[in-house]
Order: sequence, then structure tokens, then C-alpha cells
Amino acid sequence: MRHKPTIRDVAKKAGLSLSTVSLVLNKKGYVSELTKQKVLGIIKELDYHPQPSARGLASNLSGNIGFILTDEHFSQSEPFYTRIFLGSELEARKHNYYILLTTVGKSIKQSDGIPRFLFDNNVDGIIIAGKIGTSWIEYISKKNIPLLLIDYVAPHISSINIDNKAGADLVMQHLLRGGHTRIGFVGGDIKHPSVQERYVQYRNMLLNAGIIPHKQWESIAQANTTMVDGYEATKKIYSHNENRPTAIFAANDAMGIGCMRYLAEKGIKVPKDVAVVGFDNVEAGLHADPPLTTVNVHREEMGGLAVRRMVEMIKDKTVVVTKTVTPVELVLRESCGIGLD
Amino acid sequence: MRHKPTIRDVAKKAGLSLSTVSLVLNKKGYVSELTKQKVLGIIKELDYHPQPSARGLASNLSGNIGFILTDEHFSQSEPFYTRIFLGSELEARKHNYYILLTTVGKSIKQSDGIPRFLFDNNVDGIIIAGKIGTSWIEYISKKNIPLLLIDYVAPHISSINIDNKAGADLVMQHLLRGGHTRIGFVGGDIKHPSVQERYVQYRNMLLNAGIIPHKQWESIAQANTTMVDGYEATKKIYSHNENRPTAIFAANDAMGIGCMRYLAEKGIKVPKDVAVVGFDNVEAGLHADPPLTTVNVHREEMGGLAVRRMVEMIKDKTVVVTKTVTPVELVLRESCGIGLD
DNA sequence: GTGAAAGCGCTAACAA
DNA sequence: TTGTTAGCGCTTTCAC
Repeated sequence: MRHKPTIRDVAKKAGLSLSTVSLVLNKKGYVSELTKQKVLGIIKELDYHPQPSARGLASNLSGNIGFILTDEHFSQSEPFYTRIFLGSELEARKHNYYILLTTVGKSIKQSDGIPRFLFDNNVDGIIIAGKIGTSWIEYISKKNIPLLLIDYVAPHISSINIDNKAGADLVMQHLLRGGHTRIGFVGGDIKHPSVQERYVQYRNMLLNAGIIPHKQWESIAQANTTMVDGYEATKKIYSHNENRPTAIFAANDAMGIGCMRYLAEKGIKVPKDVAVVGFDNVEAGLHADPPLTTVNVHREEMGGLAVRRMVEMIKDKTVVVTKTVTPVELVLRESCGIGLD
Repeated sequence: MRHKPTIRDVAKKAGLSLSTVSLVLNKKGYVSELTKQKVLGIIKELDYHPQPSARGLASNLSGNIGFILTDEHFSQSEPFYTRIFLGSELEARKHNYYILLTTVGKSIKQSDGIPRFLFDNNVDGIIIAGKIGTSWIEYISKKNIPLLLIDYVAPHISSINIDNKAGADLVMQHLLRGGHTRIGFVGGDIKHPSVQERYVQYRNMLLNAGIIPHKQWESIAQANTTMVDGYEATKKIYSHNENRPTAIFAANDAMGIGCMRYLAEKGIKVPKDVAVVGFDNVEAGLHADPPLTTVNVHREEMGGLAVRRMVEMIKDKTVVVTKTVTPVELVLRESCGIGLD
């Protein structure tokens, strides 16, 4: 096997200098269209690929984007953030970036829990997906390298978020139109901005419809948003014997499934006795019994969008903070009686 | 903020040459213990971290390990391979390696589906987890860079595998001891070595116990090993009215859960009417109704082990093919009547 | 528009 | 056991 072609080989074959080839490679400066095409042709012919480390050394840019997930989020059974990562990785290829995925604990503890790329200075930007301790955000902010959050927010930090307000709006509209007036909310981890936004909009929509939200209909004290939390939260709501809701809006699908599990155990029929709606459009909802009505979230696209934003941030070096919101749509399934009778 | 310390700063402060510092850094050659400690001290004091790209350029080693997963495996709802990756990532930190995670289609198609690190030559070794098309394995083999498979096998390629034989052994022993003689097998994707090994041992154990395996007890024609496949496979077994199994060994937990779902729908009680056992010890099995007896697989450890092996392979440059098997253990839960009455 | 030359931070011969 | 030196492959001024 002959040696890997270098920029030198390309330049020689093109009868040009290294710098011209470099300019073409980086789409910088002015190169005549003719030369450019010639160089591009030879690059293809030689199957030349610039060596990341050489490039990194010369340009002081690593060509890597760090992607941080809390270990909790990463190993949770529903691949929610995993799908976001997938979208990022795919998009990164297009921009010739590598993604360095790493997981961390909720908050900073021992120094060996710190992603190596942070002190190696081996990333040009960092994306964090999901809720994470403030200590991490502060720590990374100090590094003075572009930072972007997905499905989380922090002051003065750019983020890509779900349009939770619109989602909750769709859910509530659908339920209200179906004639429901006693609508419950099953939530947990209420400090999480996504959960909070859904909850707030749930209340607003009730009020807008002239309905006073009843404390008894809601249960938002759970620490997390897992299936078990949904189960427990629903149990609490059903500990009251009167004025029970005829529909339940769960903060996410996992809780919705847990909710339905409790109802099933108690012999309460979904959707006949109570309609249930989730959020996130996770695969498990499709296999639930009955299949769970939910709000679809474009996970891959959020990840892709994040990378595109990050690439801009790296190039621009401007410090404009942007908060982007990605659209959602209602996915009707049996758990809420579809057209609601 | 002052400039990032370089090896030069360390050398100067230590009153030594660059190469001595480099030797300490790379644990190579002979350096007196005294100098070594001195250098190490200064490195810590200055908070010096060698720059990966410079190192890569000079040593012709990237410091990266590529980790390939099929997109199917990565986005499946149970984080089986995800957990393996997690183990790898954690271990990689200890060895000062970065992991470049990427997903690919089952087989090679368009050139843009090829992980960028492959033609960038940006990894020192590649780990593939899970079943993948032969075309990929052939393609990568040609690159002449260390390759290691996890939970899959190929001729002349090193691999880290689950001890499926031992696992199936434990399951069958338990069921046989419980007095079961008509034991069924619910499987799919029978070409997958893990499934196949479990199935083969299932039959062997029956034969060893003097029981002739009955075709009617098994259903292994499903293309995959998802919950739905388990459901369908069980349906087939129950299409026969006589000689039905009193226990079912499912090729994995997902299928076991699908199996139980079918049984529940038909009003067949688990474990009273039929015992069910899965494999993998996935979280969903714990939440199944009843909780699923299964075989625990050490996912994180498999990932960690893979990285350790890979680091050896990169350093040694020997071409010894090794097949490592990781241990498993039985996890007793209600779905098989625990002690089996 | 293009070329020449310097140098990014490190490793690896080789010399001492 | 330690120092000197020559690059690794690329980007980036600065000339021309």
C-alpha cells in the first residue's frame, strides 16, 4: 500500500503551491474557479483527505465538538437523548466535524469525572443535552468556548428547545374540544423547564376555557419523570374519591405509561373512563395498551440543528445568545379516544 | 488568561530538554526516578495537558478509537449497546483515548454512509458492537487497523462475547430442576451467534436430560428479536392445542416480554400455567408483569474490556486473534415461579 | 490569484 | 540517563 496522499502530493500533481490547495480546501481567500476545479478534481482522484491532527495543530482548532449527556439520561431506557445525539452525529459528518460523546454525573465531583476533552482543550464547542447541574454549566462557561444546550436552558446560554407551550396547547385543545372539563396533570421533576412549561400551559389552557384548575387533579411532586413516577403520581390523584379527572395529561410518555399501568391495575378503562395523553412520542407509547396519544418531538432534527448552530458559533465567534424552539405535533392514538367519540 | 502551557514550558521550568519531558509523558525509555517525579510535579503544577493534535501529528497515532454501532442497534428502545458504549467510554478515559462513536447502516451502501474516521485515518483501532453486515467487516479489515467485535463474531477477528452457553445452561438447569419437561424456545434472528448459541444449548440441555426437543415447542423463524417478534413467536407455539410447553425460554428479554404479553392476552397465567425466562437482564424486564426471570449480562464491563483489549492491540501490533467470553448469572424473578414451587 | 516560508506542539532517531 | 535535531502535514501571514 502506497503512502497516504498529503497536501503536498495534491499540490505537486496540480502544479500549484501548498497554500493554494489549502485555500481551496478551506474555501478561504480568492482562488480562480479554474484552479479550484482542477484542485478538487485531483483531490478526488488521489482520494486525498486532510489529516485532522495536522490541521488541528496548524489552525489551533480541533475539528471536534464535545457532546455531554448525564449518565442518567444516557442509560435511561428510552433513547430520547440518544436520538438527539444521532441527529448531531449525522449532521456533524456533513460539516466535517467529529463528535466526542461523553457522559458525566449530575454535578461536578471528582476531577476524574471531568470529560477529558475539557482540559485537553480538544473541542471547538460543546453541546449539552438534557438537564444538568448548574455547576457544570458554570464550569464550562468559564472555558470560554461556544456552549449550546439542548432541551434545557440557562441564562445567557444559547439553546435548542422543544416547543412545549405549543405542545401542551395542542393536547389541551384536543381534550377540551372533546368535552373534558376535569383534566388532570401527572408530572414530576417540575423544575425541569420542559416539564414546567407543559404544566404552566396546562393551567393556562384550563383558565382560558373558564375552568379553575383543581389541585386534586394534579400531582407534580415526583422527583423524576419515569414510569414509576407516573404510576405513583396517578395513585395520588386517585386517592381522592370525588371530582376525579376524566382526562389526564402526563408530562411525558414514560409517566403516561406508568399512569395507564396504575389505571389498568385498578380496573379503570382507558379511554372509556379516562383519557390519557403523553408527550415526546417515544416508541414504548406505541406498544402501550392502549397506544398512547402523545406529542411528537423531532429528536434527530434537534440534534442536527444544534450542530449547525454550533458550527456557526465556532466560525462567527460572535456572542449572540439564541434560543431556538423546534415544532411539535399531536399524535392521536387510542388512549384518548382519538377523535374523542 | 495566560497561554496554554506547552511541553516547552514544562521543560524550561524543569531545566530539562523537551525529549526528557516527552519520555516521562509517554512512559518510554529510561528516565531517572528523580527527574521523573520532578517533571510530573511540574506538569501538575502548570496543569499541563499534551495537545492531542500535536501528539497525533508527530506520532502518527490519533489517540482515538472508533466505535461503530448499526443505527438499528443504537436507537432500539433498550439501551443494550448503549450501555456497552458507556463502559467503553469510561475505560477509554483511563487510557487517554477518545472514543469516536458513529452509527452505520447494516451494510455498506453510499460512500457518504462511511464513518468519516475511516477515510480520515483518524482512529488507531475500531470496535464494532452487535451484529453487522459482512461487507462492513471486510471493508474495515482491509484497512489494516486493529478491529474488535463485541457480541458478534467473524473469522480471524478478535471478539468479546457473552457466555451464552453458560447462560442457557443456567436457565435450562433451573427449569429442569423445577420439574419442567416440556420447555419451549422463543427465538428470532437465529443467524445471530448469540441467539444461536442460546438455542443450541437449549436443545443440548433437553437432550442431556433425556428429553427429545419437540418442534412444536419452539418458534425461531422471526427475523428479529423484538417484543413483537416474541409475541408472534409465542402465538405460533400456542397455535397447537396439545403438548404445549409448561415453560418458555426466550432468546432475550424483549422477546420474553412479548411472549408474556401474548400469554396475558390469552388469559394464560405466568408463572402458574407457564414459566417464562428471558436473557440480557434489561430494565424493562424488571417492570414487566410479572417481573421477568433472566440472565444478567455485564454490558459496561464488556465495553470496558473491549477498550482494554484494543489498547493492547494498538500497542502490541501483534496479530493474535482472541475470543474472550464474559460471565453471566441467573436473575430469579416471579415469571418462572422463582424457586419453581 | 498564487507562492514562499515560518511555525503550530509534539515525538523519535540519534548523539552525547 | 539526558539533549539536539529534524520533521509530522497542515494553515497562515506576507510577498509578489
